[in-house]
Order: sequence, then structure tokens, then C-alpha cells
Amino acid sequence: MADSASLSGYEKQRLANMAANRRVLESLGLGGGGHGGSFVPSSKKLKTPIKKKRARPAASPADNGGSYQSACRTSPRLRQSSEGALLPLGKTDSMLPWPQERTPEKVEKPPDTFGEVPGFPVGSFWEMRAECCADLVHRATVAGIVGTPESGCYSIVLNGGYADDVDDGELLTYTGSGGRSLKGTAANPKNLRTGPATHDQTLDGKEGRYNAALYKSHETRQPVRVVRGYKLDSQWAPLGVDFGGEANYRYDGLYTVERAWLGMGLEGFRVWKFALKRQPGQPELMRERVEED
DNA sequence: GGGCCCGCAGGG
DNA sequence: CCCTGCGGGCCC
Repeated sequence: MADSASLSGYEKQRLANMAANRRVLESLGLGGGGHGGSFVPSSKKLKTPIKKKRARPAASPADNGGSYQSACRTSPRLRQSSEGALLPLGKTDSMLPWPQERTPEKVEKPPDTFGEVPGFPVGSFWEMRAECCADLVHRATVAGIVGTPESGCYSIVLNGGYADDVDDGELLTYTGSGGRSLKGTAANPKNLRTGPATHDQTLDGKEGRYNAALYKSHETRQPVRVVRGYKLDSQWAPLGVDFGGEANYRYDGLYTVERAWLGMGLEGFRVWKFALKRQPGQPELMRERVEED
């Protein structure tokens, strides 16, 4: 670790924000770092992809007629059926409710629900967000938060979108959405999916609806499904298929929203922050990475 | 690495 | 129709 004098203002602020986030998590009962979790192999996080390019199977709607098929796989430790028989790769005895075949027509989706999605237990994983979306575990292809201000939040994806979020596995902090200009300028109009922060996040309106969903969950204490992505800088994140792992996105179980507060983001605007705690009685988290340095 | 484009789901 | 967003691919 470099001495603090050599750190940029941004990096100092990042560390300060992370320290503040950790204090929130510590107030929820667990000391920071190193607890729980089954320690799976010691594959270091690679700095560069193993292969420059992977041949990705038809994975865009244009390639398969307008819809994503289910491409969920189940982790090796879950790959045995309840009877103990080894199942064919990629199949579990409970993996049935969602189409196994390609579905050219738009599929009518049932309303979203709280809690585990039948057929997709803790440890289920995917290569792409769209597949996770098709399986109804996180019903958005890009957005990190799914839910409504009225019902609450059904699911979130942790994928390193905010550099000062803290992930201790059982406890984590998560930053809300909004506060960005995605339209570009009149002279140079864009249609961005993300962009630099330009204003404070809010709980209001369509821009704040996802924050309001998490805030509602803080009140209702309904469980939130948590999916971790490979871009998350955490020992609890999946390695990523380009880095020697088998998952890019992994369902890690149900969490409750324990805290909700307005904080200062790294880009100089207010952001909504949430602290989540994993519900007890679930399979242990997988730890595919060694300690980050 | 960064920049840019555009598909998609979901909600107003 | 419009808008949002922790994608993914491509180019440089």
C-alpha cells in the first residue's frame, strides 16, 4: 500500500468512503473481512484474460430470433441431485420452470416475486446478464436494481459500478442509481447506458424509482436477491469466464436492507447508499478469489 | 486501455 | 411512444 501522501485526492476519498461504509457494516454486527464462506481453490484473480477472445455462443437476440434462452448453470457442489445422482452438466433436478429451449416469440413473464426463484438456488450462475434476466432472477439486462417504489426491491446486481462500495460477503454496501446525464448534449446527443454523475441522486420520480424501491425494502424488510458479477472488486465475486472461472454472474442468496442513507459519492454528488445483510440459513458463499491486495 | 454504438426489459 | 440503466461488442 502506497503511503497516503502519494495517493490522489480521488483515491483518498475512495478509501475514506470505504472506511465509512465499513463502519456502517460493523454497526450491523460483524467485524470487517474474513468470515464464513467455503474456500474454493486458490485461483488468483488474473490481471488479464486467459484468452483474448472467447467464442461466445449465439447470445444476442438477433442471433436466436428475439429472445434469450436459459443458460443457467449450477455450481459443481450443487450439481448433484437430491438423490445424490450426478446430473448432466448444466441440468439440475429443480431447473425446470423456465424454457429450456429457445423461444423465438416474446414470452409472457409472470409478475416478479420476492425470494428465491424456483429452480435457481444459491450458486446458480450465468455468462450474461441477459440470461440471468431471462431466468427471472434479475429481470433487467442493464440496470443494477429491479423493483418498484410501491413493492420494494426484488433483486440487485453487484458488479463494481461504484468503486467505494464495500463487499464483505455476508454484509455489503450498495449505491443507488440516477444522478447521471445519459442524453449527451443537444449538439452531440447520446443514448448512453451509463455516464458521469451530473447531479444528486434522489428517491423521487422515474430517476429515483430504483432507490425508492430499495428504500421501501428497508421498511418492509422483504428479502432482496443478490447477484454478484465478475467485475466486482471483491473476494466474494465470481472470477469470470475469461479469468479462469465458470461464472460471470452468480446468484448468492437473499439479503435484507438494513440501512439506507444519503451519502457523498466519489464524483462529487449525493448518492443513496444501502447496507445489506445476508439472511441466515442459506448455503455458504463461494470464495473463488484469494485476498485482494 | 477508452470511446461509441446500440439491443433489451421494464415502467411511465 | 418516451425514458432509464452496475451490457456487450466493436473499433481505435
